[in-house]
Amino acid sequence: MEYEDEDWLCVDMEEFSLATENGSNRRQRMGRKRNYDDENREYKSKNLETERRRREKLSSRLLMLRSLVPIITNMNKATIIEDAITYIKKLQDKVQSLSQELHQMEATSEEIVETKVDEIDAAEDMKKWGIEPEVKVEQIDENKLWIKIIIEKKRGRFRKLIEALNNFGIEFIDTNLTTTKGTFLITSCIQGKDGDRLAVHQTKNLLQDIINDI
Amino acid sequence: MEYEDEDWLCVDMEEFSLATENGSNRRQRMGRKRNYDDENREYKSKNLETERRRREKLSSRLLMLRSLVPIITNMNKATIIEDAITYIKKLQDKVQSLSQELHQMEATSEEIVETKVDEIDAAEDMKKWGIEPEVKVEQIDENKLWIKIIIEKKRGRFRKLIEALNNFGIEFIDTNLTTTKGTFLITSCIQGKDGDRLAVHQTKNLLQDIINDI
DNA sequence: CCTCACACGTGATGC
DNA sequence: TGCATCACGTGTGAG
Repeated sequence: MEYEDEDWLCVDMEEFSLATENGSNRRQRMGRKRNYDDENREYKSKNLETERRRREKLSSRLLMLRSLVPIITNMNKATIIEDAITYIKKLQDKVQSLSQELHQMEATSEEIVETKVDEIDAAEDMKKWGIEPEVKVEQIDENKLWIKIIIEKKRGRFRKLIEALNNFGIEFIDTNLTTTKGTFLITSCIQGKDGDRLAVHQTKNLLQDIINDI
Repeated sequence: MEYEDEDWLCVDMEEFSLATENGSNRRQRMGRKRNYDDENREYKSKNLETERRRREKLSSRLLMLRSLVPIITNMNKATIIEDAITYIKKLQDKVQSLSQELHQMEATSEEIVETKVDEIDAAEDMKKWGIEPEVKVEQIDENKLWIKIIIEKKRGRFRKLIEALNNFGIEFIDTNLTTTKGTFLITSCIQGKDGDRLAVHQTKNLLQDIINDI
């Protein structure tokens, strides 16, 4: 493409020098050189319409482009593209920073419940300390249950537990989470979101199912 | 604008018929018609250079635009802009979905530490139960400190605390978080990420500064 | 009056 | 060969 341009420029220069040498009759020269017959007195130029469409198309694209770019410094064809360029750069930056922020957020979100403990060590730690997984559910009053969960520490496991119970319409109250020795120790009150009563053994089964899944 | 086009066409046709009448010397005619002096046999057109720059500028902008767009279907001027348009749309979509995802993430992330407690009640709860804010820091060994923090429960406050300390190169170990009676009770060990030693009173000041900010 | 930006028609060129 | 694209020079209107 570039060399094509170069060729173009060269051709042009050549033509230009020719023109300057030949003075005012260069056009005739060019015209006579080929293309249309000398005797034809009607108008010529075969690709007039085609070229017109091309220009029209290009202009419309340019307008579409302009309509997409929020900040516009000028109506110039060149500045339209320029603004588009800066806008694209801005968008790219934004995408990058956003995704970065999101990853960072994911990381910290998981750090909260894990505090950066290597999860490979977790199982070993549990063994070493002789800690067994445990799920306990007791009734507090007619609406609330008290639960105690000891599980192996895994990435995001606490968050997943909360989310899963949320999906079953159960919310946590006065939650206590301790992370130590490769485990999560969770104690909390829970209750149904809409005041639903929670059955003890059903809740326990639900908890165990969830824990097995996460 | 359109009528300008029309005018152009008219003028052009007029010129054209003239040209056809005069045959090969139409260009001279046009030249003579006005604009540049009749006797000047050198080339005319004052804004030739200017126009050339304009074109050059536009082309360069177009190339710059093209270099920014990753997917290119064609080298065409029109398709360059077209690709840029689709790319911009794609970027905009991506930004939107990303920010949306991020907000959603923030929401769930805050649910974790809050378990959906209304924060307006938090301050009242603290008062009612006579609980005072507290920050305590003690040395465990040469690398680790033990901290205890009691603060009013606020949306995302625990996450912000973790993040802030992370920024100061401090990480949490064996963290315990209890949410009850409108407060967060946080107890945890902390240590410097690179094995840096942490001074007790400096850490305490840092903690208090952070808590005041969040 | 002059500068700037534009649309136009046109020859040349690649496929 | 025709078809599509291009750069070019130019006239013209707006500021």
